[in-house]
Amino acid sequence: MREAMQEVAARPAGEARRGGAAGEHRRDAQSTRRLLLDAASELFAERGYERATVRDIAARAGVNQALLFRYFGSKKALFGEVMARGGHEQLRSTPAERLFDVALRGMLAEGRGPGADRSLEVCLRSIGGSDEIAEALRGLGDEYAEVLATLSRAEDGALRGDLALSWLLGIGLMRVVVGKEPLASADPNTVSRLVGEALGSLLEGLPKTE
Amino acid sequence: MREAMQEVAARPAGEARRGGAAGEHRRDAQSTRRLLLDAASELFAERGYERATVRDIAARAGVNQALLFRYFGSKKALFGEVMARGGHEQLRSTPAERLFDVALRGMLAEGRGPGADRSLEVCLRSIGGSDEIAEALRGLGDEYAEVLATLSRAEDGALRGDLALSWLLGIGLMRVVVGKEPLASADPNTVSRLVGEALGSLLEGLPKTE
DNA sequence: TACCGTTGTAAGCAGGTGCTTACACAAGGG
DNA sequence: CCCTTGTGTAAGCACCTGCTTACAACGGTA
Repeated sequence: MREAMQEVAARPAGEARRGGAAGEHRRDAQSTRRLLLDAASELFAERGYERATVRDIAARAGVNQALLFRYFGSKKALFGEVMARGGHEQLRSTPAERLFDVALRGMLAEGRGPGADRSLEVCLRSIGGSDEIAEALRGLGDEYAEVLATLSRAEDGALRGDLALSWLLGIGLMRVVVGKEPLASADPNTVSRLVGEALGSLLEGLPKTE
Repeated sequence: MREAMQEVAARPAGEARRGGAAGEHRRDAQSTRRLLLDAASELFAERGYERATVRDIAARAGVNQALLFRYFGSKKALFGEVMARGGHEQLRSTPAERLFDVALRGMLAEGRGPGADRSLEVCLRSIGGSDEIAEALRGLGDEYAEVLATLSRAEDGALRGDLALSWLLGIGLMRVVVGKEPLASADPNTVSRLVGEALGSLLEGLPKTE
């Protein structure tokens, strides 16, 4: 009763794995590793950690699921690599005072390219999972909050950073995961403006009018 | 490898189900129903919908798990009854302009009695679950957001209400579920004050200094 | 006492999960 | 050629899940 169970099952030999354009290799560990990593990244973002099964990940990669365990050892380790891979570029390449708006708009945009950073989305959809997952997610949260904390000169800057991050994730939660209207269909510019104005009193380091 | 698997298994006959003080009944459908409802309420709040198994719920109630299905039909129906039971009193008994602060403090308080309203916590921990669950949770969210929307006279009041609710849930997410520091240990009064000040520009109907 | 509906129990079913194992190819070197 | 090594595959294992079923024990009634 799942949406796409096994449609890749009966295939003669590795002839067309995914897209089929540039790849077309037949026995290449590096490439299959990346295929698995990409598929896992997508599925974790779409369904969260628990609901993305290793069978689905392997099927989307067009690869036997046993290879997933050969190359990554366990589902948790694969999750770790996914989170470590694309997670932190946005964090490093964005100046602190723009981070909130960039992250917010990243979550508000729907049609995103295959390389987009969906780490926050993965976090939101995986919250209910095991405690180890929650711990892994706390790591990413710490990095974001640390940067946001620098935007306040108050002595409780860290707490203010946490609160800003909480809002960011809460908005993503309601919009992307829950699909609450009218937030889910709201214009990103409007949301960004409303939130930015309200956050002004919390983080005085934010730009005035975004 | 779970925390408490079966410790109630080998018991002669229903002699001491839970607490043992007032109950002490032996064959009472109404009472076992409530035992199951209470246990489910606790476990859903602690672990979310998916991770709270019917076996664990029945074990905590000190009841055979088959009775769960006799009295409720399915796990989802039990979840529905739990959400419907204690969910909306807070919503109805609290004036709109105080709702945000009351709900926020309810989530910030840790030592809460057995009758406390943990509906929002249940929501947060169950987000990753099936789509039906997400839909059920959207219902509760709608009710909260609807009330919060009345606090703004702007034409996009509904969106502002959604944003306020998003912050509320985001804070609960980071504090209760993720355990992000320093937010997790922060003084509720401090949190309430910071958030209240920032929200002033979003919902002008909020009390000035809380 | 004999009966019978209600309540409680143990065992099991079908299906899904992460993960493992035994084996079929391909390619390269001796 | 055979043998080894790396890659891909199918089948299965052990366990957990929600849920069902066949049966035992209780308690009131006739």
